[in-house]
Amino acid sequence: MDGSILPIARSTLPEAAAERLRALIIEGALAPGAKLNERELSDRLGLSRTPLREAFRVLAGEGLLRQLPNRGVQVATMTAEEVRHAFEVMAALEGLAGELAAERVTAADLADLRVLQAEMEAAHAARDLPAYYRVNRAIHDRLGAIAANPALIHTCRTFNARLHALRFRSNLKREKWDRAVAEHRAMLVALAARDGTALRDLLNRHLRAKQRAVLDAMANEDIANVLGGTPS
Amino acid sequence: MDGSILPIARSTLPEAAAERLRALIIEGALAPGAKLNERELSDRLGLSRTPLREAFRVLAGEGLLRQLPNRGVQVATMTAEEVRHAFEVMAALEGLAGELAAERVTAADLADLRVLQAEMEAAHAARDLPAYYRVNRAIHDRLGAIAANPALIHTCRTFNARLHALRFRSNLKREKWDRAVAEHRAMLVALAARDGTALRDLLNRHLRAKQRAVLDAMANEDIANVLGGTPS
DNA sequence: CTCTTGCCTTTTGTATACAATATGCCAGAC
DNA sequence: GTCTGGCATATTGTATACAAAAGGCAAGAG
Repeated sequence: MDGSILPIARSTLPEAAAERLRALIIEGALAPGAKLNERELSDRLGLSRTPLREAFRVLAGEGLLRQLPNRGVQVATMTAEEVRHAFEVMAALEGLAGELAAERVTAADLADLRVLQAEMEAAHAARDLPAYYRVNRAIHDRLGAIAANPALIHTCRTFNARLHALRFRSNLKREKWDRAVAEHRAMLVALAARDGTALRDLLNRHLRAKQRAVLDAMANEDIANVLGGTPS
Repeated sequence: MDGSILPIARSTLPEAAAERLRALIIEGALAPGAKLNERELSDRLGLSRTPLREAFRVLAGEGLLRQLPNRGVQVATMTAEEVRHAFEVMAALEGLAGELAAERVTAADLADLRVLQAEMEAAHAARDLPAYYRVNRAIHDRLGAIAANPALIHTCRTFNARLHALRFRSNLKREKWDRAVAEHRAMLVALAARDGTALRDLLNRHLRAKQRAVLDAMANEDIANVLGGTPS
């Protein structure tokens, strides 16, 4: 038998629909607060309402949609309070990821992370924000992979999706950006030293800083439009 | 207007079915690994397959069911590894709960917790394990309530449900029980002192101890039957 | 006797039809 | 002019019907 033979990826319509809608929500094509019409959406996706409704349940479970009985579903909105709460949890989870990663990290992992760190510094120097966010995400993903805890990774991913759906990444103050890059540098040092506690604390503070940045942005109404704020 | 007027709880069949099945799984009436027949279950629950399938999606999202394309759903099983991972996350989350609770705890909260602690000591002294677990859960729930972070509470609850579905609570070694009660006592002291860091560390260690107890029980095959182990 | 292969049954996946609820509009009363 | 009530429409909730896939069994080949 050939070991390379693995089960072909069979996907059902609800899964495919959920994946598609998830992407649309995260990238902002479906804005927070938007109401989704079952019939219209099922027509556009080329499936019937039944599998679409199952996809709705999946995404509601992930916090990306909100289902109102007899009144349909809408893309979830988050208040500043909810964002604060989500970041508190994310900080604890990423802290745990750092702790676990410090126990398991290999020389190869460190080498890879140093490459990513260099890319981050380059993106920072070039003031290339999209590249920075891409590398930043790659680094955090890699840390999760090193931590090797699927439950942790899944939970992190879910919270991240909800936050990314807010699209708050539009702007980043120079000073905060500098600090974030410096924090990443310190994290790499702690990881190389296998100092789990230090890494956890660094990640905690790193996420709390991101939390403050996002909340400030929200307070400045840079993204007030996505908060589902219905002016009274 | 009367401030006490709040929207009446209207529940749809998928929600009701999910709630019912969740309870059945957690209390063990539906054993891990059990295959659920849609037609039979929908008949027994008195609804059609459509809302039942939506309930399945909800519970699969919570990790209580596993859906196999074209092969139906089964009550989720957890390997020892998965249990270990779940407890690692729970430890971080409960640690966060402690940290947040220390910032917000009031004198009234402390008084209530001291009552619960006394009940716990009584259950411990009487060797009343069910009562102990009940009070233990009440204390942790109360801590979550004080922490006042719905996202945290929800995530904790979901992980707890998955773990409780394993029904590993059957036995508890005397020594570990004694230690757990002592840990709770220490936690109350840290909380009264508003020492968030100490409380976080205590909860972390408390959960890690529970993790070891459960993993030991699993290794001793006390609950091997629920692990979905199909003897080869 | 064992393994394969094809058919039949069962079960799941999807679409559609029907029921119930909500939404919007218009007429009428005050 | 504003508010209320009721009807028409649109949309969601549920059940059922149909399609497709999986599982089991028996017949036949080796």
